[in-house]
Amino acid sequence: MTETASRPTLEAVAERAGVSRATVSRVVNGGDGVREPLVERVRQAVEELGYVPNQAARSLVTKRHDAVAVVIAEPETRVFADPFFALQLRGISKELTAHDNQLVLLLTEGRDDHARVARYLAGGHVDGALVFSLHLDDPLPGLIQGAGVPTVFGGRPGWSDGTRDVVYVDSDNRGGARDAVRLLAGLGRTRIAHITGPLDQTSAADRLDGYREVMGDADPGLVVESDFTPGGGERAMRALLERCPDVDAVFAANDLTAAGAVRVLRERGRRVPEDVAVVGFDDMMPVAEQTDPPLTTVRQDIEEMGRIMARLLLRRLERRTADGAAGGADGSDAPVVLPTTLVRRASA
Amino acid sequence: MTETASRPTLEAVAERAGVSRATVSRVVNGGDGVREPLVERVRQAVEELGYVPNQAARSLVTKRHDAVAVVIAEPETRVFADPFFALQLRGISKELTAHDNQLVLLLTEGRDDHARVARYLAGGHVDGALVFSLHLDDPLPGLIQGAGVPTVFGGRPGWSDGTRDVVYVDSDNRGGARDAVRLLAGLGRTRIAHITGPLDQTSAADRLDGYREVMGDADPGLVVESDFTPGGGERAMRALLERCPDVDAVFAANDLTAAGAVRVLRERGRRVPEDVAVVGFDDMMPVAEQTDPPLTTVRQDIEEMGRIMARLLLRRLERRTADGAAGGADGSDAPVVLPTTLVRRASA
DNA sequence: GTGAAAGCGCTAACAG
DNA sequence: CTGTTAGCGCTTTCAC
Repeated sequence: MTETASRPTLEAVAERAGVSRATVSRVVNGGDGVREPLVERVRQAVEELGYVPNQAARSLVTKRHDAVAVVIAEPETRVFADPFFALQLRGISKELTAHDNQLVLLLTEGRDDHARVARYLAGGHVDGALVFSLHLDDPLPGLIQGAGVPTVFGGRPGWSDGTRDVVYVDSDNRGGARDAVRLLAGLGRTRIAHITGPLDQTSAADRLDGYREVMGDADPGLVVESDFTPGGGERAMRALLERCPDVDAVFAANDLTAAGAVRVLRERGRRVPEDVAVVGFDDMMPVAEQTDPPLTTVRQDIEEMGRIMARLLLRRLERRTADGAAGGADGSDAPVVLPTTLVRRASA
Repeated sequence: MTETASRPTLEAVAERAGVSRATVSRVVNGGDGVREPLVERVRQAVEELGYVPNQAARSLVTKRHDAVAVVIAEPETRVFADPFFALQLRGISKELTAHDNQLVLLLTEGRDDHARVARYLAGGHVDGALVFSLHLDDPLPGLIQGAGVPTVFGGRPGWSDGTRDVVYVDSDNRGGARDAVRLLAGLGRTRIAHITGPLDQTSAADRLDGYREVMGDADPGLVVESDFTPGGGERAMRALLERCPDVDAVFAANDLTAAGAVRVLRERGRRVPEDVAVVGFDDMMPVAEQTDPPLTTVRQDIEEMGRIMARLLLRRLERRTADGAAGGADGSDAPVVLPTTLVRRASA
């Protein structure tokens, strides 16, 4: 049973429908300018033969792929431990498939992979790229920009030189942090500490900036650097308690960290929020609601971020096609910063 | 600045190297049967021009894509909340890129997407598929098998009819469960409860089976159905405590659930493991080590599962290519069940 | 060993 | 409106 019977081609459909290849092509691609009866005949032939266009052949002539790469750099994969990227991927996937684009996932593990990714992107396999790389020293973004592929970044890239006009989508980390700290201050707290994330990531750095904006020249001992993990949150909280036993509020850089901090606080007999109020960041569903007490936190809509990233890229690609391949980052491309919202629960 | 300067083609390289397109092609594809000096000349030209082969053109003739789809069905995406898929994806990605294959991620959100995915797979965009669908009633696997694309499943598919010869990679859920329960029994526990996962997933069902194998005709009241979440674990534990206050051990279907159970236990003043011993499943790093006390659990190597899935598929594709497109699931394709290992920590 | 030539399946002018 | 005609960039016989 040599069932391989290679897929039917345009030619086959044309023959069966008694028309030319060109007509079939037109129908398959929307059917504009083809008279109804013919359209119908072709549709039927397509149906009967189970015709599916060969993407490779199509790409070869159109130079489009209807595919977008999502690049997640190694240091981030770790972060898979929280649902952050999964949610973002979902948002991206939804938007992409809504526009008939495929998602090609590129995970990198260190330097060697950088070259591979750059080559792949430069190789014109995909129409554009969505890149997550939020570390100050990451060479990947540079390589990718070099590859000349339209790109949108997830999160503000951490380049020292702010001159390049990159398009990115980010949450208003700074503003969210300000809101959190202001809430705490408004509650009458005066010794407000901050447990940061890894400061080589812009999100963490921006949250720290927000904290500082509100706190002014407060005791620097109130700031402890941590790493976005629950374990890190615990360690940081212990250090904090040691250093500033009079701390009466904590703004943690994310919910995971906040959860760790709360655990230590209760272990040490401090009541939350009576003795120490705690605010987190993210509003990750399983975490923020599961802690005891449930976390007051700064919500960012991760899935929406993903969706917007995809939308931005797709729009750019569209424009590029229309413009006759000019389409660099013209005026209408600008970073998008999504607002955050404070979600009040029981911890502050 | 019309910087578009379309990528250099084989032709361009050939001209620059002073050879024919065919020769360049040979060199680019391994360079067998081309004399050293020429190889060198071509390599140089490639380098200078920054030539990267056009995959679409290549696929058009070879009918290979060096791309594999990973399909994750809706009900699973939820599970993104634990790092399970992320790890699996990593394993897959590593293996795939090691063999120069791309990973095309297909996330589905309900029925409509099924058709889309089936069409995509049938459309011959990828050489094979890796599919995660572990629910009893999921129609997707059937559709995919219908599409005629070589496929390897992640986890034992939950079909009632076991007749189809599917290839899948799974952990030894049943064996792991047996080990867990035997450990508990060996500790002298007699009232060993089981908090299950969602029983429409084969992993959960298999773990329950393992539990029952060891427990024989124990009190059925000791089994509580749950959902793999911490919150579910808490609810289940409360119900259990109500129903069987004399429970002295719990085997939870995963670590998240175990963590929830432990929390409730301590809340109710039962010491772990003295009063109630607890064993989890998965050995998810952030969870199992963070709980207090750290969880004794059944480890499965998720990343390795992913890697093996990819390896299996790749091997099959290779064989298929060699065989001249025959390569159905011949004898050498069989499900792979990976062993689990008991990790002893403090909770039992 | 190396080159010439034929196409893979499709789209995009261009005629008619 | 519809058909005809060129290729897109690459691999692959088949001669040389």
